[in-house]
Amino acid sequence: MEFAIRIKMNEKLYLRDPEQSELGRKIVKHGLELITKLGFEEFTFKKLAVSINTTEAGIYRYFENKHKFLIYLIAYYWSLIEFRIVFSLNNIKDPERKLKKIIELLVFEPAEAETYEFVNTKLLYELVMREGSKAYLTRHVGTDNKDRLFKSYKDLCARFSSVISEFNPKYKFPHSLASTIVEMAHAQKFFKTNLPSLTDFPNEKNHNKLALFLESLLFSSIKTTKS
Amino acid sequence: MEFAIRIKMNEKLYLRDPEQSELGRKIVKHGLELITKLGFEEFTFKKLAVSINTTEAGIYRYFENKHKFLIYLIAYYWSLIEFRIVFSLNNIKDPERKLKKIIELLVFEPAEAETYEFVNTKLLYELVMREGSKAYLTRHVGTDNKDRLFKSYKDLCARFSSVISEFNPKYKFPHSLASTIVEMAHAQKFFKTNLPSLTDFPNEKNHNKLALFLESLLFSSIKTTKS
DNA sequence: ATAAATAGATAGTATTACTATCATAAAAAA
DNA sequence: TTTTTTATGATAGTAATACTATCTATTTAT
Repeated sequence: MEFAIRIKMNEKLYLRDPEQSELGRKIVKHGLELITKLGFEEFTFKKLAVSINTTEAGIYRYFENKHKFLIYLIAYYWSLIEFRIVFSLNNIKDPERKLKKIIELLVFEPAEAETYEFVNTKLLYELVMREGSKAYLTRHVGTDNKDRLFKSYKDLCARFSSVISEFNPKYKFPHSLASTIVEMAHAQKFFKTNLPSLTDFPNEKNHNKLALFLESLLFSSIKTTKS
Repeated sequence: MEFAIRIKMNEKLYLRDPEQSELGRKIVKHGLELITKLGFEEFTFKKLAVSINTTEAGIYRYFENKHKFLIYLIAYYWSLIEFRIVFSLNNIKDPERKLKKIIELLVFEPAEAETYEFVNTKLLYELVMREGSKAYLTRHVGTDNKDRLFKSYKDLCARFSSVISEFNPKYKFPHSLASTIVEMAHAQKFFKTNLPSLTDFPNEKNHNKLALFLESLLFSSIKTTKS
């Protein structure tokens, strides 16, 4: 059996749907590669155009500017993660197991080769870790938010939050706790490699310790207020 | 009695010490105002130069580029907060009270008029909330970190972390917990105004709820593992 | 076969992120 | 006091960025 889910992106994220054409898919695929290679600040549409043998104007037909392009990629990532969560939680009844599964999926770093549709999920993960918060840390968060550009991120947090409330309906801060865990899944990973003194994770390859930390953060919060 | 503490900044943060001259202080004061007004991306040295009637070249004599300038301002903020923490904890013995005090100081938003030396602390707070993580989310974190540009931030987290360990020596993740709380003090505040569905704080003026959330996060973690 | 949509090629512009040079004024050293 | 240093101002220049516009060739749908 083989199947592919298609992630439906908000139309305000692009000018022309990049999934519908060869050029569009090339822009997304190589754009992701180039951003993760250069970093968002150094990334330009010109450099991307050169790397895929098209013109700057060609890319501008798909994306308004590089910031929208970043939001597009990040929204794609969160949709993917949310889908995985929905899929994985499907047969689980116990909210505790659900929550552990969510953390596992958040912390899980895809293998090198893993490619979903036309994007490399490992690179997407890197991107979200290094550039994720730049999507909303702008002066135009308000309008971007009205345009529902952050919907996939907010949906994910809402879903997480509802499982928290399922576990413990009395807990007062399910949304903040969810967004805290989601943010920290990436921030602590970034710290681990770049500012290690901010973490307690010695330089090991896997993320077991990070997952343990997030679990302890989550469960001690929602268990203490339970009774 | 009147006194002023002087925050000693890392020399790699600037080319010429801005505190030592009228122009330097003007750059810092008005630069802070302009960044918070325009946002970091829209802020340029040219615009700052015009606003204080000097030239671009004049500003480049003090700061290598606008990113270093951002780091300078943010480092200044964290030093200030650390100083306040040291000062406030001075006579407190009980680690629980110490930790509550730290959270209070992290969450506390300065009043409009409050100005420390030549910088407006309210604007600094805004800056750290909106642009804080851009200081380290770059390709050159590594070298910047080697140059000790993030020392004040790391010192603050280390101090926080040591109080956590004082409260509960058995707790496994004091550093990660400290950096989580510090990050979230600002991120949740940002979410509250800009992406409110990610939080549980209805639009009220003060930050009591945020402080409560952070306290619950902190204490439930370190109390559950205590015995 | 014709019309419409897509992509390529080229050009142009205001702004950004700098670097360099020279003159002058003020402060510090001789 | 004179000299020297240092800080600032004024001006110029450059490569790159972030776009917009236009025109042509090529596919694709009708």
